Amino acid sequence: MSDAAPRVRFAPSPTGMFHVGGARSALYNWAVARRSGGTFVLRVEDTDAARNRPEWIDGIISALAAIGISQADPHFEGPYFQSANAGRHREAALKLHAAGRAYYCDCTREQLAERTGSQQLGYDGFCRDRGLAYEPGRALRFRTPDEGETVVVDLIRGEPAFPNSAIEDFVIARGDGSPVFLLANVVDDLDEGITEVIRGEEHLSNTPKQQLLWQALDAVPPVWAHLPVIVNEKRQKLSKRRDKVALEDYLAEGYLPQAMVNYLMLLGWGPGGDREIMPYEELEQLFRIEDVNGSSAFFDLKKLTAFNGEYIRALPAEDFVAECTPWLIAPHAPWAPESYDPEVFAAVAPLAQTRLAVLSDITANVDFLFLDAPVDDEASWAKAMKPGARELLRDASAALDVTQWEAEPLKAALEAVAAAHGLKLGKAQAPVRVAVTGRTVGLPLFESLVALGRERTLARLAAAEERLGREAAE
RNA sequence: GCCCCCGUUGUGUAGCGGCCUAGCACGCUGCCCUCUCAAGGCAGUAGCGCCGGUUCGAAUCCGGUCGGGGGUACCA
Repeated sequence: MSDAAPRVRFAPSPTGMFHVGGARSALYNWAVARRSGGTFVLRVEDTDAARNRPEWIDGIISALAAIGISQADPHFEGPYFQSANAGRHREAALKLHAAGRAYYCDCTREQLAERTGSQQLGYDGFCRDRGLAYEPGRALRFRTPDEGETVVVDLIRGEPAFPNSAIEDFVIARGDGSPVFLLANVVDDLDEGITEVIRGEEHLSNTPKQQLLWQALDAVPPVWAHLPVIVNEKRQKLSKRRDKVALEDYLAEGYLPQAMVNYLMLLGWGPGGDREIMPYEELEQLFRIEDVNGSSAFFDLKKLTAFNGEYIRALPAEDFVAECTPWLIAPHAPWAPESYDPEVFAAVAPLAQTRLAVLSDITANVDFLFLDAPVDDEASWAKAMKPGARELLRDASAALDVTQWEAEPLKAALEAVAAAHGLKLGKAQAPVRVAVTGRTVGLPLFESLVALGRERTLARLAAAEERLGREAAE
């Protein structure tokens, strides 16, 4: 198995978004392939032609590339398309029929329910020995053994044994002759020489059926590894409907791919050694599929975000600027394109770097520099503009106006004003901050003023003072 | 209903019969630093689901129990 170079595969079905669970699964497959000099094959299960769109394929490939799984890597093979292998699927179905391992069935759901008196029970084998020939509308069912059990070798779950009596004669080809997932998946794995199937736990109960198919097709089944499901706070499998699961959404919000990869690798597995933050290359070396946990893992956004903060802070200054740039220009930026000044941003970027959890937060930190007027946030205004603020602003304008326009002198000047008002700098800076930036929290104030410039600073101070005067008059 | 999987602090994990008075990380709380907020430093918080075995010794092995989850389609 894993001693000879393994061939693993990642087989998503195109849906228009890339599920984070799929991302983790791809990552684990990738790590197994690369660590042991094996091959990662990408197969797109595009059988459901009705709801397929070509651009979704590109979505899968670029999402994979984003998390470091690149087509250019020698360990990468594919993509293969399930739809292109339809002939082989059909061939396998016919072969199984010819060998007596499968039979046609014309039972309807209603007839079945009537016979078994239940909707719950599986197929009762009614058509097993009727020797029906194919006719449109007749499904092909696989004849499962009545006795014994099917044991599956699973790298992370041991050897679960499934009683054959509990495995119904399942459908392998529909009434129109088209093969069903269970069969197509097996035939593709077989044709692609897959030796290890690493996939989500939701497939565990399909496994005995698929293994039976491998054997019926005279092939030796792969080794399996069923990963724990990723769950939400209610401990249910992450679902597209309820939860935020699209990798693209996280990336678009400013989660760094490296942080995402690091976090995802840790969902169900730990490298030991009391460290968690480390580059993918190291994780890959430490990773062993056998060490993955069997229990479901909660997708903890807080921890992901903490990791992201770590990665942001670890960025070299110029990379940080580059990573932020998309949020500072159209279409994300809330200001006019001509208002943005990369040099001004570069000057304050280091101050912002320790303050971001996600890249998209950058806009709120620097918008005061590029907007014509500071954002108008009522809560901030109310909080900072307490009685006395107007006088303080007036004195601050005067004091600041005559000082040298650098952080230290500005600070000293405001400190003096604060003292005159019987306030500590911490209190006195609040109205100034809100007057100038619109917010109660933000980058260090005096460096912000320097970046904004004397003229605009004084104008905003005056504007705030005036507004206070107006409000007092009402 | 039936089949299968899982069970270490709130969360993710380390642990593979003694090194465990259970480690790390996130979270949370407090303190320090401090022009706000972060970052950083320090301290604290809380756990082996339960019951029985096996053993000189169990978080680690076995059985049971309870709890959680997944599957049970002519979907993938």
